Amino acid sequence: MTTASRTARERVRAELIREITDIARRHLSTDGAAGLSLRAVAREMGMVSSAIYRYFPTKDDLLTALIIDAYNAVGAAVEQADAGCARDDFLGRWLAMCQAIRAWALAHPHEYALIHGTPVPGYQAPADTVDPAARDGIMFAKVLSDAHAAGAIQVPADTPAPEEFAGDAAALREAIFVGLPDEVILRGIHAWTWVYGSVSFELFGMYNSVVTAPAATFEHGARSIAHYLGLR
Amino acid sequence: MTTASRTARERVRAELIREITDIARRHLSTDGAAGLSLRAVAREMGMVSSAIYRYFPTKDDLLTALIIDAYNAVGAAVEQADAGCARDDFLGRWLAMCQAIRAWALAHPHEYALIHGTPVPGYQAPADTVDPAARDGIMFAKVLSDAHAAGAIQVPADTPAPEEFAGDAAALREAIFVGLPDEVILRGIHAWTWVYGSVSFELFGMYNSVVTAPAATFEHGARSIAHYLGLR
DNA sequence: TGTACATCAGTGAACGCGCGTTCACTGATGTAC
DNA sequence: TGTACATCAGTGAACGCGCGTTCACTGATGTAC
Repeated sequence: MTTASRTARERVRAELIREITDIARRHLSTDGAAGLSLRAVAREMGMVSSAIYRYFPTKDDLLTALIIDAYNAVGAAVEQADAGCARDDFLGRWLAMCQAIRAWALAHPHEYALIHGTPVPGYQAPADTVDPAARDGIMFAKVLSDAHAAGAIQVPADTPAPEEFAGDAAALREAIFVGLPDEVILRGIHAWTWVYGSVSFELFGMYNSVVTAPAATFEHGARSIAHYLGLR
Repeated sequence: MTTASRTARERVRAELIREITDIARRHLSTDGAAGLSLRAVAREMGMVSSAIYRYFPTKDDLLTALIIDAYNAVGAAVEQADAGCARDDFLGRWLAMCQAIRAWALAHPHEYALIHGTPVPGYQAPADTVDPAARDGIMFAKVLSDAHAAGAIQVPADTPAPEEFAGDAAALREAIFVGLPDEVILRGIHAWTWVYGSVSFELFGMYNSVVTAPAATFEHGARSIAHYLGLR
């Protein structure tokens, strides 16, 4: 009984938290992160503004919740895309991940902006955003590691990795880019950078009156960058 | 006399406009674009808030002025970097342009965010931002065109350009990517995307606790991407 | 060179708005014996 | 099973703040004859 009733209350509470973040997410899309307002969210909840403070002690905490959700959503999308491919189809896994990121971003442009756009001035991301933020990258590194272990990466030799990168490379090899040579780790970072750069260009309007076929352009990029990575 | 006195007044006016935009630019760096406030600028000018309206009829007009200035600053930096290289050193010109963009962005992070970060919600860029926004890209396309004309580009054949891109390619070839095959134009766009993606990653904190040697990483990227472009 | 007039820059008060956050409070819901 | 108490959710008023923009105005600066 004790446990049951406590969970009853907590269930309502969790439901309300979900409702608040959902509304906040919607507001994000019309007013951007800087225009997110606790009062506006409360109004839409049919609550008085001070009631929100039962659930989020401060505006930044609500923002943090949205950020974590967004990171987890991309992370989950990437993991799911990867899981849908044959384990030894490394190119396929890479392409699927790229498409998943772009698709998620197009479907949730303002959440995407929240995590890949201009940082909100004055906002300091707390420690619990770190793990969710790393999910997609970890998955990507795994594909490269798997491919290399299977001998499916032909390490490019045209541009040697600089010495200054050796420390970062060692740390990354320890953590996620298991067994990969510096040169591939570096290219992995550049490839990763390209993916998000490309999605940001498309979403933030840099393609306007330049690229009218963004899907085909993106896919060509993902394929040619796979080649750049040495993925065969 | 008529002309002289008119220019005297206009000179003061131009000076004040410059002062206002300078202050606004500084405020940008502490509060971001969304936090830019006409009243705060006026306060720092030692003016009453309504006086600003003599110079900028609306807040968005001030924002537009800042955006145009920022585009022109990157454009000028890129042009200057290019001009400092031997005409037939195509790789050198490409690298110099990349470095110029990164250097400018690091020196002016908030102006960079203004033109390459999340679009300000509700702000519609007017027509006179278009030309300044294109300056850097035009210069980049020129390097590729020059290189191709000189036979210094070995067109990569591993990833054929998709049919859907043919229209965009034709328009771009007409305008700025003179004489280049579809495949090189596409790669040009991807390379360009990588440059800004990389700078944004570094500036917006994506490299935190991943890359500690951003300069070397960036240069390696620029070099290896030049190879990806077929630039020799 | 001097005077009448027009233009422009800047003032000060006001309108109407929304914001984050605090605080003392009322009821309802759960807990312990 | 019933009662006294503690916890929690939500209220309503308030504090103190800043914002963009308008408007009637005062002086100063330029213009035309």
